[in-house]
Amino acid sequence: MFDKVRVRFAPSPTGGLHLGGVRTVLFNYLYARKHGGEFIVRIEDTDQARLVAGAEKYIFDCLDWCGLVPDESVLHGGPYSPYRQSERKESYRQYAEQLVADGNAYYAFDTPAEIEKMRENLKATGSNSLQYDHRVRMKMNNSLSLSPVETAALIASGTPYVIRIKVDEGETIPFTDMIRGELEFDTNNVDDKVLLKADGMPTYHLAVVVDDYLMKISHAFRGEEWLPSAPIHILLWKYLFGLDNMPQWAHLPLILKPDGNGKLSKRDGDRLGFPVYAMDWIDPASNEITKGFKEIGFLPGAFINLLAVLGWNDGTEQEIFSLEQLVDKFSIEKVHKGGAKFDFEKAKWFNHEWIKKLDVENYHGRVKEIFEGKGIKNIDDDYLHKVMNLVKERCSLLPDFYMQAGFFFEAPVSFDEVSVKPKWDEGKTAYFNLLISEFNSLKSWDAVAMEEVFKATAIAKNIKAGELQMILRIMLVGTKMGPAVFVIAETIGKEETTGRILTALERFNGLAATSA
RNA sequence: GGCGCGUUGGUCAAGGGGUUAAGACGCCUCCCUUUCACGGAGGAAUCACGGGUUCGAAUCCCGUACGUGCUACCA
Repeated sequence: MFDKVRVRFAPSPTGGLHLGGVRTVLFNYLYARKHGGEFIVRIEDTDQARLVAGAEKYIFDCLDWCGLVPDESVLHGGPYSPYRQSERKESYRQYAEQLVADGNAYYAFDTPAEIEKMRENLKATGSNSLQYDHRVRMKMNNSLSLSPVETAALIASGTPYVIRIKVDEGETIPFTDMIRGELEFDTNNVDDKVLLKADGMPTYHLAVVVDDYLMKISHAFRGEEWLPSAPIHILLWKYLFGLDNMPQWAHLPLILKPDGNGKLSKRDGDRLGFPVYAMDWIDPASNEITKGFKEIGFLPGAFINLLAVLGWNDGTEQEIFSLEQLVDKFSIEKVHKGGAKFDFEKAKWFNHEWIKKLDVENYHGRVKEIFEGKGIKNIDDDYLHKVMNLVKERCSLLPDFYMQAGFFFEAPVSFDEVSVKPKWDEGKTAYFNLLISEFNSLKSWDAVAMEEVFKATAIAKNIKAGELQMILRIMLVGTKMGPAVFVIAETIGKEETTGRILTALERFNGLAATSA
């Protein structure tokens, strides 16, 4: 009944795009690509009160960064425009009215206060259900309890009303979820949800069904939090367009807080010290920044990768997947049913693997920006490139490059004197002075030649080479870290090397005096 | 409270009647390196509980517990 696979992601631009959201897009995208179908992004902006300026653009920026480019959207165009629900407002009313005409929905005039009162009454009777449903609807103010004349008069007088779906009692609604299998719901527990709000906007329930139908969506993937309202959607499909035209459903598991207690939320990021949004989100009202994976130093491939395997795996031991591989291997049936706690340590491991795996060319620019941000100017691209290759295997996050390679650009300002002190004496001073002159007379400035001279000089002075190597490292780097010492020396050059040794020598000579 | 969904090491997970119950992250030990990392070799740690069904249950069934979601004119 569907000529092709068409899936949609339908974000609400209320600010930020969290991990769960990105994973939903990802799975939508993967399914579409895998089956040669289309990926549509439609904006759900029917809740005017919660819309935030800039949030829509932000969502597309995130998708762009992740490489999940839609085939159709507000930005990319397409045959089913508009892709913004607020701009489709009028078409929803027509379907709502049709539902009323067919006896599957009704006008309801109850004020919020009246509904509140109904709930109070229900509570007083000890009822388990506080819902507006078949149990109470005949006692309320609606076109079912009122006569047609009264109803018409109310509408004519401009009384605000909503349209509610009429859910019959005692029915069982079965449906198949691609992840969970056969499910059924009892309509006795389903309430008469509002379909069209008093302001004429549809609620999500009406809007998804209508839009999915109009946009010929074949597969609908969304978070598990929507499972309880699935019966409403199925009823709507049955009443409006026929179950044969209904897309196949898949309800994705939730991403949970690492320490238990619920869905991962925006606030958990600050609390636990890691981002929960794809990219930095700046609230336009408060200017408050919520950190993003991009800005904290993640590579998009790693970000997508870690999200994909949170709740899904292909049954093999493979953990590192490129987007292309994911498209190839993804299968919705292998998605887990249970929610997964997010583990930031593992997330960093993925990024680490991606940094190692990718050629530095892929993130050279971002690292350069980080160095510039630290005040290092006039960076030579080839030099940075070389240095990045030297240290990439020890970086998990992009800013780690500064910590791991800053000394290639700036001489150390402090030295690990605690490590040097026990080893320091007059003999060392003599050795390093000799070493400088040996280095100066070196014909070729390369690591191998340097190491030879270094060792020969050590033998000449009768000092253990290993001990000296550690000291030389601290002289050049400041601490006990980094790649092979002679490679560092070769990279920073002869002038810089001898200069740093000289500087350190002055410092360490004082060390010997105080220790004596 | 009602209803839904779920539950394999601390975390992500494979496994769907017979397995020594994979693998990864993290943690620990050792090797490599007189640095940090990478890499390599090991280690500790798991089928929520109780009943069934069965020769045999992590796997199937029931119950309980726990977790989680929904219960708005929010999505």
